[in-house]
Amino acid sequence: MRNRSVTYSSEATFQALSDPTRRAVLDLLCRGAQPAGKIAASFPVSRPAISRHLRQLRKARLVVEHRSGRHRLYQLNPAPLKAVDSWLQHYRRFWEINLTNLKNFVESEYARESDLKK
Amino acid sequence: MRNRSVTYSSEATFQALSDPTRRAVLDLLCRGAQPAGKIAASFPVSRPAISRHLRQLRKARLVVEHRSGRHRLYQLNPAPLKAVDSWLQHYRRFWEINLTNLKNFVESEYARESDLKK
DNA sequence: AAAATATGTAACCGTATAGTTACGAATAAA
DNA sequence: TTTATTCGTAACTATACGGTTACATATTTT
Repeated sequence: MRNRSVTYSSEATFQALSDPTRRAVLDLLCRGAQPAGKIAASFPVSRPAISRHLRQLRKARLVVEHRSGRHRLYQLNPAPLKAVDSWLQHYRRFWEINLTNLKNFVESEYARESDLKK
Repeated sequence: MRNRSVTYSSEATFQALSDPTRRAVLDLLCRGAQPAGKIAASFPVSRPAISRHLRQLRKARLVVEHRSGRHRLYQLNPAPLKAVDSWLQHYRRFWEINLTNLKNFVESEYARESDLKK
């Protein structure tokens, strides 16, 4: 078998993750592969809506589809999340050092909700 | 000074991160705080467009604004990224184990570009 | 006080997105 | 071979989003 290497666009990944329903689908698939209908039944939106979310997750390769008869099992593919992880890696060094510096500011009166809503 | 604890909505964070320009702004601010105008000058879009991106980043608390005269310095606040990190943490255990399982499938003929574009 | 500078906001436009209902295609069951 | 079942797609609607230009506001400089 060809061992083709696959690259994942973090652009597509971030875009797919921007929707809370899609993130919830991924969270659900952590517990194991599920057919499309069962996934849809877990959410308050219609089945076609979930079907389209699954299509976007497929495009981002965050899930893979296994067809079996009239069922289509969706399985989590965590690989593209590595792109997000490596983007995040860039920021980890700031967490501890900047948290100390910004702690006073961010938690101060200057960071009130009222200032952020505008 | 009051030591108020601040919680970050991963919803707002993911939403803010969904745009490539906003992610690029954060990347830029890794090199240090910058005034709005200088940030805008780094991008091919108009200054008002960047101004609105900055507003969204402010809402998500991914940046903090320090006013100084007629300048407004924007500084990275990496704290909300911890919410993304902890969401990601949930998936890290799947990386190694599932990569082995899915490697053959994802890299096989079944994962052609043509199947994903539809 | 007037002019220049730095920046946010308003109004508008085009496109993307998420949702719905109706329908079509494929497979399994009767 | 009908009939169910499972699932995706088409068409449509409403809203969100990113971009632009024009304008308002605040502060510094002259």
